[in-house]
Amino acid sequence: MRQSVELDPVDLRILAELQNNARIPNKNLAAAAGIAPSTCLDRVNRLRETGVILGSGVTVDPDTLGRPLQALLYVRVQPHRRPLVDPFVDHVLALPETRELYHLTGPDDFLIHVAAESAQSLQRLVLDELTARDEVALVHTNLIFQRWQGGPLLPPTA
Amino acid sequence: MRQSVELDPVDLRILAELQNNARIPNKNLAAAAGIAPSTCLDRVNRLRETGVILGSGVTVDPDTLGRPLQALLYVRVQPHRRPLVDPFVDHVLALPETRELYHLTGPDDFLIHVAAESAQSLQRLVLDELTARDEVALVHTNLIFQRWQGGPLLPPTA
DNA sequence: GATGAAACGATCATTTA
DNA sequence: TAAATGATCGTTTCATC
Repeated sequence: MRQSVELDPVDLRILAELQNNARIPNKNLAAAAGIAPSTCLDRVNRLRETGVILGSGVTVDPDTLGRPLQALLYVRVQPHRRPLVDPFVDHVLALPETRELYHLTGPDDFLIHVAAESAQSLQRLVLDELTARDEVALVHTNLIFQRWQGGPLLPPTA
Repeated sequence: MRQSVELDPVDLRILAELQNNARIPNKNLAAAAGIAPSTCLDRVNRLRETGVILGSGVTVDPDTLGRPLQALLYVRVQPHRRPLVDPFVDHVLALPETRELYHLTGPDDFLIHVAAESAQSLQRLVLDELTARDEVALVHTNLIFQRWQGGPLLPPTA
């Protein structure tokens, strides 16, 4: 894992802003951070190069895309060994419904956040893509009423 | 909930691209989608106005920000009534560690994805911010080994 | 939906603190 | 070493077809 990087208050303002709006013009971002545009550009490039900023993307609404049913699938993989785990991860990530995948502590636990078209397509996903696999010992399904995103991620105030 | 929106293959290519890279120049996006830049700009604006695109943001690395310990907290809130649930949600979303919050089916379940500085700060979070509250009946903690993001979200192929 | 021109922002060499 | 300036270059954007 990477070392912590030294970030001053200007970097933090840039990060806080960009986490909420990746498409803000550099000029406006500079104004928000209180520095000149050229300096701001340097800062953002440096944050990318040092790995603080991993990437960017837009968020799409699963409902408007015809995937109104979101769920968390709690999966037990057995035996919990790399030759079985790695292909399982690849398989899950290749599913179009998959939003996020977590590998958790505990002897054998994965959590999958999925966005499905309907209860029927969720059932198909569980039966045909998960429990049909030999290494999948158990799938527990929780539907999602609502999901919220946290605010911008900032370093702990030391 | 919002109706499904009609999206043609050009829209889908735009969405697939933007989900991986919100900062792509409109000119390049247009080339990737096979349309003129002005048309592409119209499309993207329409996707925003119709609510298909909810927002944008950069992803930051929790490790480099000094938050190397991620966990999922499974929380039972009792009694599970709005006068207690709404302030609980507000409280969780105001925590700097919170990345995501899910309200799930089941009588009383929330799941919180957090990024903490250390085991000690995670302990403090659980004890002081969660179990210290009257409505929090139970907190179960799972550490996260690894987390993956799914690919671009696209409509089910009808 | 494309074209082409005007306006604006991004970018970089240079200068300054 | 880090930031600002200012000119150039590119993209965005809009009227028009």
